Amino acid sequence: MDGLNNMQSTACAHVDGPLLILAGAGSGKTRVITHRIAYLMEHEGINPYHILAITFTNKAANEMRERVNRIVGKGAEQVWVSTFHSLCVRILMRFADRLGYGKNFTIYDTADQKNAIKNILKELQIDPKQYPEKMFMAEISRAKEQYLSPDGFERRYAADYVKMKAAEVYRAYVKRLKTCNAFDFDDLIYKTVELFEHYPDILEYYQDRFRYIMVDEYQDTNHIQFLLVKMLAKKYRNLCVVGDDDQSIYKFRGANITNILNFEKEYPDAMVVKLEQNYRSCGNILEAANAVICHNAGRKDKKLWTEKEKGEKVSYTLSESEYEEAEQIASEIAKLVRQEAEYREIAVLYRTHAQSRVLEEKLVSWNIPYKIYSGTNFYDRLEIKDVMAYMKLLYNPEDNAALRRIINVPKRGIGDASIDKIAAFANQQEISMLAAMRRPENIPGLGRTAAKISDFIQLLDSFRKILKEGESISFLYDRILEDTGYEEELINEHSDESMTRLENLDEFRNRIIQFEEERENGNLGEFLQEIALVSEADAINTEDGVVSLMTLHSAKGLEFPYVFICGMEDRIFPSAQALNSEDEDALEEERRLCYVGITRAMKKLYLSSAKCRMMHGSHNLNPVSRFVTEIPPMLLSDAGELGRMKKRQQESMPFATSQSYGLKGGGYGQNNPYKKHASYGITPSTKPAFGKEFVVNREINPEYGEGDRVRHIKFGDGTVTQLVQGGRDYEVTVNFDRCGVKKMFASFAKLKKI
DNA sequence: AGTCAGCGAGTTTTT
DNA sequence: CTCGCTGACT
Repeated sequence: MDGLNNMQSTACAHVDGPLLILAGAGSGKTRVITHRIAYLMEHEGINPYHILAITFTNKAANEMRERVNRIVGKGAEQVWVSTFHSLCVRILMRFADRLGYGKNFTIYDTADQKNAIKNILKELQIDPKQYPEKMFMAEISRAKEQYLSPDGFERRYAADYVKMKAAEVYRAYVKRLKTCNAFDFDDLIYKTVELFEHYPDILEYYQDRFRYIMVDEYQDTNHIQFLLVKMLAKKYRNLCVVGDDDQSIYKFRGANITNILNFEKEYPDAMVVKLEQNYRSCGNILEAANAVICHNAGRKDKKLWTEKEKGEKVSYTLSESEYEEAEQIASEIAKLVRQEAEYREIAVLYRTHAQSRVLEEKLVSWNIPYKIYSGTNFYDRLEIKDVMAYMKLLYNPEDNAALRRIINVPKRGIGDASIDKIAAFANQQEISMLAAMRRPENIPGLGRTAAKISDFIQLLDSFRKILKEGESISFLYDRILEDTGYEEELINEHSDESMTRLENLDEFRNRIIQFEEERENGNLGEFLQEIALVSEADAINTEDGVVSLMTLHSAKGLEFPYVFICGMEDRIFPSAQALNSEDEDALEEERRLCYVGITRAMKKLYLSSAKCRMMHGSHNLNPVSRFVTEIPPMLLSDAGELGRMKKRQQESMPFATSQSYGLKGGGYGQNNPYKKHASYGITPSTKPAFGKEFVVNREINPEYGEGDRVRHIKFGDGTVTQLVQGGRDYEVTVNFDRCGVKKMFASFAKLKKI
């Protein structure tokens, strides 16, 4: 097969029976899947109609779709490429009635879920202080992931008081969603499995349809997804799963790594193909990745290799603070762009979003264009959700969450008290709130609000009329913005915030129009369902000519020539909770995350730590990440730094201390007041008085000047040719006897006058 | 209804 | 520190 290596071809050519492809990072996984689809069609004459490829994210699905289209040619559009959730939505849109739901169901996002739970807690008189909503949300989600109904849940945890409370809430929650004709994200899969279980004919229909099934990122599947796949594949057993146990980083949201580890137990006749040749990273980067990941126990045995050259060593930098770290990263980026790179080839990765702030600050001051991929979605914005709620309510009048959201937005004098009355009445009559509001005179105690409710109903009916007349979604959207007074309210506000909101609404309008253009006969339902299932992460693109900033998690599946991973400190990465956790695997999951991060880099990898970092308002001294020390020193570019680090690690103490901090080049670690709590779990919360010293230290001029002879730990001796004050630091240019001219920052270069 | 002080909490995230 | 939520007050 052209352009594929041996293992890749083997995987593609396996047609019948279960197949497990263990695809290491950068081993051409998507390539194999798409080529296999082509092979099935072209060599085996399999009807593309019978092929299903499942991914996790829309981004992955779109990418695969595109590549299938490109490689396969004729019939490609018939291959079903989809995420788990959109596959289930499509099935449910067809058969939801069998489960007693309307086909015009709504999809509840996490915020809707939370509100539903909140209301339930109120009704069941459960104190959210004692039992927070979050806890119930997690329990319910976990139950659904395990395919446990409220009954099943109750049976399993009968002895546990808190779980029984959860069961009670779970039961009420399920009932509530049903009356709202809504599915939450977990339901989409849960209910599909339920549908298949209760209606073998429907299952068989889909089994016959999907005779060849491929699942990408199989290590991220949870139990119910496993069940779904198992059911679908049961008849023909042509199941091909692709994944990498080393890249399983979503345990915290239910991913079950044993799905992939035990695939061969589930399917004893499975063929296993390992893809170990990496086409992405240079040798040194790959070796660093291997060195880190091999500290994990219980992995599938494999080791990535490459034919690429070793490339540069992995750069490691230890800074005094997160500011200095960010400064150093910014200056390095500036240097890279000056020399060889484009902004879009560069990514800065971190463990938590909170770390992005300082980076942002420094990038701004260096005038470096960047984009932060924050976790918040475009469609999560208040104003978007408001308008969407109108649309959702029109589509599904039983959607009480949508109704509650907009019943008084903009203000129309229907307050919380009235809403509670409506809800109580609707509950009691077992009708939707909207239905109850059609006869407000029947609802006790409403008084003058009844008239306002009627006005509101009239407004909604005018929208319904628009919809009935077959007007476009964008037309409806405009009417909603105008007739409700929503837009006017924002315009009159004249604040920065309201301007941003208006801009967002405009952007939303663009997206509606885009949908209309792409899907000529797309209706409101399809639009809403599509919106419910997309996220901003799908929009990560490296075309924009800017540096990308994102968490290590969001970087999965991406690659960049230049990758910076910052905050390489114990208690940051690996996170404090992973270090404290009883669960051994918590640390291993962090290590997998590190592996994912490292393997994003193609040409050059930069790791950095800060000795001291502000966390939750206090200074924290954290040891250098164990992951850094797991990388053999010979792969790292700053051997001197590493030597000191290793030594300190052996002494098992954090790096800097308040007293010795930076006063002289190498004197960290003496008189360490934290020595006695060097073990985990104790974070020094009393801050050492070192903010000042930091500033003082940074203002001290270098001991050398232009023309002086200096010695560098790695480059040897040289002559200072230039010394320029730049911002907080000096940029020093040295002509080294052995390796020529280097430009560096005085505080990092650690030059000694000789 | 709207604002503001005071309190508490504070990974990772898709769908 | 900083955000978000609650609750009290206007």
